[in-house]
Amino acid sequence: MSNLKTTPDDILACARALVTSGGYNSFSYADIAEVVGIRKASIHHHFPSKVDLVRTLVARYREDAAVGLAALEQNVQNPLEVLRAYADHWAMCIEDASRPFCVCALLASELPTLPPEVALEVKAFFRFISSWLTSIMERGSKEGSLNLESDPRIEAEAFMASVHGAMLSARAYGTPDVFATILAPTMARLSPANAH
Amino acid sequence: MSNLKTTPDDILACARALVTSGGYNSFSYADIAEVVGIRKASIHHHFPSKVDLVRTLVARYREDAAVGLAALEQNVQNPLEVLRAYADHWAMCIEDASRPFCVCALLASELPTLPPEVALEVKAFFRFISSWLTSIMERGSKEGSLNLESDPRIEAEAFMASVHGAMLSARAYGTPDVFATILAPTMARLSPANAH
DNA sequence: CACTTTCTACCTTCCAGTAGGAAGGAAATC
DNA sequence: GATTTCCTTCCTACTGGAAGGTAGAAAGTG
Repeated sequence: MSNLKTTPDDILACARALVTSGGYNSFSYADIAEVVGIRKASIHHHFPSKVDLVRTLVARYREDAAVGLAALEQNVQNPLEVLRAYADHWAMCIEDASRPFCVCALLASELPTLPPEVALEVKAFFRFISSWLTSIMERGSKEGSLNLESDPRIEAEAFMASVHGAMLSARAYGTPDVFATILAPTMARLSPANAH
Repeated sequence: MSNLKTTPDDILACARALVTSGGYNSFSYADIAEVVGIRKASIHHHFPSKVDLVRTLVARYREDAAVGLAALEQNVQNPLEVLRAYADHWAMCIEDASRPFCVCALLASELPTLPPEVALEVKAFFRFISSWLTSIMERGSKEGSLNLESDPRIEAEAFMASVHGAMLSARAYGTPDVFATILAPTMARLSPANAH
């Protein structure tokens, strides 16, 4: 097994943790250097500027998400269960506190002050998740495995907003389980058992 | 009419605009000084430290919200209409781009890296809005003017999460109207006309 | 006069980023 | 097999600027 983490990977992982905890402006190259065990200048060798670093980070975050969501759709057929797995994924991340927040949800709040290159990547992530959720909603609607009350596209946006808002609340209250509590009514409503 | 804004008020207003656009770490005293037309050191006279400034800002933000929400409840009796007015308030703020984001929703995303004093105020704001929304939900549930599918407390949390998430999406897409679009299904579901 | 407000000037610390050299490995050349 | 060359990585040392904050004097106000 190839456990060999390269230095750029270590830097990106560390940067992701720092971004998720406080956003773009809350960390410095010095912070990363201390955690990774390397000098500041060495980070500049791998990522010439902070913009390069975070742009790469967000782009890779989106790629990883694409792979993960594709795998999820392979393993789980029922659209309702796919959405549940998606929500559960975040619930577990929040409880683990290892990846307690969606990188892009956090960066989106800072969008007006973000460097343009990073802002573009963040916006692309939103469009990606939105279109993926829309496709799930459409499939569920056709199959009858999802109980939609609105257009699939709107349901997808509303679902994403609930997930992001629930992340915020979980962070504000400091109690991870409110995430699942907030999502529960949404999941219940989407279940065809509750169709009216 | 007393249009006379005091200097501390100007500073707070400017700080609020800067916080809503990029969070705690995205602005400096120098930024405020430039906008208000004052020197950096003069700001320190009114707010000795940045923590003092933002703590005061959030505390006053909550007081203003308390006054505004109390007035809203005076003017509008129907709980459903209260919620609609609450959502419309944010929709207008987002379209005006003057106050395009809830200060505390934004600061909540930075909570782990926020100075403790500020973090406390932000958490207090969440509890305040949550309990206010809960009281509205309870009243609407008793009166039959709101169609709740879950516990009023949970409905309140879910509603707040939707609002916050919709703010994020509106910012990410750069199209303010998606806020109203996302909230529409939630509002429709709460209407007693849609009871099942 | 006392008090508040604002100013200039300065401090320390941190920031992103740069210059240039040392260490190491991998070929390619002798 | 030893030496030279090249490239990657990481280092020390530094720069210019911006950060939050301070000291103390000047200007305004009751």
